Amino acid sequence: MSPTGGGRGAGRPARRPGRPPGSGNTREAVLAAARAVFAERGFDGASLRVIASAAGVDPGMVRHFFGDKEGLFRAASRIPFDPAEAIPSLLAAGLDGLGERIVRFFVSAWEAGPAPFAAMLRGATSHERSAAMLREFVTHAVVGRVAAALDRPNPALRAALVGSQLVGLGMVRYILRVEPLASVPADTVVAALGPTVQRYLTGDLD
Amino acid sequence: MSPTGGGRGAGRPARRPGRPPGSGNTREAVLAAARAVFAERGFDGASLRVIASAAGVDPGMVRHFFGDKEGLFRAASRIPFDPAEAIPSLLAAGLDGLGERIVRFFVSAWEAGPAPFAAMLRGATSHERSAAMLREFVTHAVVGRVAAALDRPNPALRAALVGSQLVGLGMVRYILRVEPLASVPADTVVAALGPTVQRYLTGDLD
DNA sequence: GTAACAATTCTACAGGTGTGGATTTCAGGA
DNA sequence: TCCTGAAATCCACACCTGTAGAATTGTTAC
Repeated sequence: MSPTGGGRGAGRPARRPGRPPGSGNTREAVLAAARAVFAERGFDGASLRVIASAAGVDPGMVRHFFGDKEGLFRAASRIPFDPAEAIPSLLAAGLDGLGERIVRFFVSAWEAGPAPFAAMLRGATSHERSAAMLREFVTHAVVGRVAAALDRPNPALRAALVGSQLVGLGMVRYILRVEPLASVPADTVVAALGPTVQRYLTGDLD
Repeated sequence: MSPTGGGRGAGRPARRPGRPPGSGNTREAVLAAARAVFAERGFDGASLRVIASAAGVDPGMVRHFFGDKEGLFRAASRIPFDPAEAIPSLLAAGLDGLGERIVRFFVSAWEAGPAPFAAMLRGATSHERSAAMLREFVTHAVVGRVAAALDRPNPALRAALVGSQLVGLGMVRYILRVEPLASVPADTVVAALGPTVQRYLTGDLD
C-alpha cells in the first residue's frame, strides 16, 4: 500500500532484520530443534520451516548456517561419541562378556541421546543419503573394528549379525515401541540380548 | 486460447475420457504399482501421481478405486499370507526346532513377495499410521499367537524379542543391504538366527 | 569515523502434493 | 430405445516444500 520506501510492514513493530537477540547460540538452537524434528519425522518428513519455527528463528537462518537441508542433517546426525575410541575400549576387556557390554553400551547411548540414532534409522528407510550414512556407520565404524578383533571365521558376517540385532532392538523398542519390550528396564534387555550378541561374535554359527 | 467449448485439447487426439482399454485389470495394475513404489520409497516418499503413472493410468483412478492415499496404502500393504493359519502351522510341529522354522518362514515370505514388508517397514519410520499397522501386526498376529503357545514365563516379552531380531534382519539384509548379510544364502541366515529365536522362545533369559 | 562483516528478516519463485469435482465415453439392463 | 452406472480423463485449488536473493541492522576492526 503506502510506499514507505519498500513496503515492509508499515504498521506492526514486529522484529526487523539486524542483529539484536542472542548472538551465537542461535546456531545451537537450530541444531537442537533439527535433532528433535529429524528424530521424530525422519529426513523427508521434517521441513526446514518447522525446524526453524521450533527454534524460534527465521528459515533463512538455516540456510545461512548450514547451507543445505543435507548439511543441516549431517550436522544434526553427528553421533554423540567417537567410535574410534568407544569400540576399542569395549574390546579392551577381552572377548569374555563382550556381548553384554556391547548391548549395554548401545542401550545407554540411545537413552542418553536418542536423537541421532532415531534420525538415522527414520531417515534410512526413505532417504538414500541417510541410509548410506547408517550403512557406512554400521559397516566401517562398528563392523570393521569389531571384526578386526575377532579370531574366528567369518568375522564380517558375525559383526553384521550383531548389527541386525541392535538395529532390530532400536526399531522395536524405541521407534515402534512394541510392548513389553519398550518398557522393560535396560538390565532385562542386556540379559536377553547379551548372549545373542556374544554367540554371534564368538560362538558356532552352523 | 481458442474457446472451442471448454478448452479441452483441441489439437491432439490423445485419449479422451470414457471406457476403452482394459476394463477391470486396471485396479490390479494400480495395486501392483503401488506395492512397488511404496516398497521403494515408503508412504510419504511415494506420490499418487508417480504410482498412477507407473501403472499407466490417470491419478484420478486411484481416487476412484481407493478413495484415499491411506486406502491405497492399506490395500497395497496386505501381507500375502494369513497369520491365522500360518502361525499355528508353524507351532503344530512342537517347540523343537521352532526357531529355525520361524526364521525360514520369514525369509521365504520376504523373498517371495518383498513389497508389503518393505512398504510397512519403510512407512513405519515416518508415517504413524503404518507404524501402527506394523506394531499391531507384530503385537497381535505374531506376538499374541506365539505367546499363547509358550508355557514359559514372560511369553509376551519372548515374542517381542523374536520380533526385534526379525525386524532387524529385515532392515539390515533387505533395506540397508549391509554386506555380507545381504548376499549370504538363506540357509546361512537360518543357521545363524535359528538358535537365537529358539532361545528367546524357550531358553533362559537371565 | 567509517568500512567491512556477520546475523537476521522478508518476499518471491518454481515445483510438487493430495484432494475435489466436472465431464465424457462406454456397456448392460429395462 | 433410453437410462443408469461404472470407468476414465482433465482441470483446478489450496497448500507446503526447498531454495534464492535482497534488504536491514548491529558489531567489530581500522
